[in-house]
Amino acid sequence: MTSDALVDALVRNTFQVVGVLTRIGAERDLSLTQLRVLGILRDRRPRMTELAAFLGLDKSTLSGLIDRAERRGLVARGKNPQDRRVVDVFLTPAGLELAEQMYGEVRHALTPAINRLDPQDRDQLVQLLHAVMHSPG
Amino acid sequence: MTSDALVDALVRNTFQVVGVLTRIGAERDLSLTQLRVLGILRDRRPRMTELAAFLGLDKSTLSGLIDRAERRGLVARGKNPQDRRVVDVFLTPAGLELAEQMYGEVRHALTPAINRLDPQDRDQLVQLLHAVMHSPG
DNA sequence: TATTGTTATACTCTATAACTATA
DNA sequence: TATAGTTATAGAGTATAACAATA
Repeated sequence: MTSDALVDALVRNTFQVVGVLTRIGAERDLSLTQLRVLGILRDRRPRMTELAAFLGLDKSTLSGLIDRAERRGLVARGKNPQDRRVVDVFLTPAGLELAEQMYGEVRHALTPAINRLDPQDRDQLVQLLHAVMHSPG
Repeated sequence: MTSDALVDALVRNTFQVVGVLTRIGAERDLSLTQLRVLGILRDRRPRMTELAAFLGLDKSTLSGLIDRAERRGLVARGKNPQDRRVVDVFLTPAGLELAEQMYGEVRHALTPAINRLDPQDRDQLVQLLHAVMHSPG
């Protein structure tokens, strides 16, 4: 069945990219989760609960993650003036710089793979991934 | 640039599929790594070092992973007659059944996404993923 | 009362270093 | 000596339950 081959390809592709992301994170002592946190915060300033939900993690897990990232000066906690229970999270300048740098390395690491496709195929792949990945299971 | 859009799509796709795999594993108290171990052992009987290298993990990490999976009756260690230092790893019948079951759930979970593509596009996507993912950075 | 976030606890995942057994 | 694997240790990631502060 074609759909089985596609599932296999998606899963294999996933572990391949996870490998690249993990390696690039590890070079800076960052886990895949921390790498993802930095990536998300590049253009957002969510509250703790929002970020936990987005990552699919418990809020207590996020407290620990943000504690450690804050201790390293990569993120900061801010008060929310509308609701004093809420804690907003955002990148420090150092965190933003690190995030941009690492995502540059991700692009660099994936470039050889991407260059195996001609421009038409790249566009096609982007379109197909968008089609497949919008609101999945 | 097109390649940036493709990198973004690949990374987003990766976290999406990781989310599906993590959820399906968690329903059986299996981490993403354990899920992957079971997936790999479906059709292989590697030695500890080979499996560690394939996963990109230290051999000591693998000892712990296999300890816990063995304690749950999912995998077993076997002696290697050629070299008595070597430990081979393989699935138990229970482990094989669980692995097949979970990978069935993965296919099921990804089916709605896949069904958003017509058969031609599915084939196309499989081909493009294969082209991109062979021996990446 | 309900929600937001933290803390305490326990377990898994992970790497490094030191070790045992075999080659 | 070198290689295969385990163990000891330490730290990060994770969820559950109990908690404090605010709504």
